[in-house]
Amino acid sequence: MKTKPLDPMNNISQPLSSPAPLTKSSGIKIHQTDEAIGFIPLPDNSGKPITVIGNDAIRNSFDDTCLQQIVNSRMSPGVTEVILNPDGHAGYGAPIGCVMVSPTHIYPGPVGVDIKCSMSLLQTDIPEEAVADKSVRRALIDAITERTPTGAGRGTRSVKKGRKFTKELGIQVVTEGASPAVCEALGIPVEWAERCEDSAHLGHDGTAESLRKRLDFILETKRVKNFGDKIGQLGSYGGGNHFGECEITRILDLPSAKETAEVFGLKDGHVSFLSHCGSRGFGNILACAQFKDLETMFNKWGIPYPAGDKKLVYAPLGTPEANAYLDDMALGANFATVNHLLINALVLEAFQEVLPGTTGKLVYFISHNIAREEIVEGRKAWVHRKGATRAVPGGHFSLAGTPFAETGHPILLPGNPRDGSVVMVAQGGAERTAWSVNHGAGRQMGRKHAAQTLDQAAVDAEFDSADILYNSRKYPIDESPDAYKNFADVLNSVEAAGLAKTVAKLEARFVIKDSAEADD
DNA sequence: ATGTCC
Repeated sequence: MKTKPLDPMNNISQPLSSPAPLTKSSGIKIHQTDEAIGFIPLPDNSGKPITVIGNDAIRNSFDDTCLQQIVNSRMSPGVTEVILNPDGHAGYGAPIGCVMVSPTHIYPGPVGVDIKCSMSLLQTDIPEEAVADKSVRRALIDAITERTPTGAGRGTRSVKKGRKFTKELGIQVVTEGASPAVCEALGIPVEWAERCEDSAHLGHDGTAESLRKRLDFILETKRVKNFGDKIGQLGSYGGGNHFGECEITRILDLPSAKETAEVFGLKDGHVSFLSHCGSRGFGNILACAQFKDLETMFNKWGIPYPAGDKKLVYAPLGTPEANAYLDDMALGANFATVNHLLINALVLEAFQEVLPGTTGKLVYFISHNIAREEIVEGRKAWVHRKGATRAVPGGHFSLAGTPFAETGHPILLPGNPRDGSVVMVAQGGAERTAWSVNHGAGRQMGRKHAAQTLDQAAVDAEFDSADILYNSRKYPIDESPDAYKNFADVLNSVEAAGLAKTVAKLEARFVIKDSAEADD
């Protein structure tokens, strides 16, 4: 296996920054070129510098591990471009909050272990007054958690309204994604499929047949044990930072925002519901097995890991290993897609139980942990977004034929319940970031550190005074707003860099999130 | 993130 040298033609000239570059203790320097755009030159100046999005506060938020990881990612074989987003922080091999572009190689690490972890937004026709009462919101929390549970290992509970999670349906789900047949079987409105960044993923050769063959292998070799149990997790959130959140949509009072919001299907002053989750146990098993497979191959072939880090294993495109990874990623991605759409269908049912007559439409479903084949600077390449969101503006050829051809697609960015979340739309400046933005606020504290330093009573009191309810007895302390970066700094960076602009703000009214403490 | 493990 040959590795491709870094392409010197990608060495675009960057203006030298006038202020002294920010130098971290690792010796990695971030040169500032604009208010919110900077770059890290390669150690040997042999290729396109790393693009860093962030204002002063954000640039200071990147820890040394994160910066070393972005340099390692950039220097890895076949990589032509990487971007560090303002929500970037240390992850598994590559930072969470980065984009990695390669025309020749596929990397499992810069996709992540939660294949196609994504955001989705459901817009209802319920006016905000209807959920002003705490008891209504409590009833909604109960109705939703009854249908879409949280927690590791948890699957969809009792209320399935005639849905049958058979093995045959499971096979269809992971090989077809949100096909009309799958939507029909699971009670998902078929028209929601066109509100997906990708409603279905095909195999490495562009067919569903290769996925069926790969799935046969996966089931026969028991790579995924208890497939039925995994399929039973469809329609569930899982744990960690995954959540469901009831919001009030606030469209910005600007003519352009209002026009875009209309196309997106947002309703000002009405209840919406934001969800964050991925491919659950199914995707996790496939992703983890890929790391093992590739590690074995690297050892067998005697190839060094990029930067000595086995979490940066890769496969050159066209090899059986790359094909296997692409197929596994597609299978996991199809699971995540149907999982999100089913969650939205179940959430809508829950609303209809508590507030009869409620209608709701999917605004969008978009991933932040996936590799997609796109055109970057005129060249076909795999764009790995790890904790990063595609950001394509109106008029771009890739949106032709979608409802968002003229406006650009919705970008769903979770901030935190206290400071809100946003719906954005891409701007032309996103061409500088391989059509990408961040995926949220980004952690600034590790979970342990957050648990040790943050005050549980203060966190709960803050939610109480803001009248934001949650499903558990205590808000998970390691998920509290202060465990994350300042969302205003993150958004200011995105807007100042010209990547995207805000269309609407989402104000949290209640949160559904796994809590080991208060799980029932 | 996770058929969850510090």
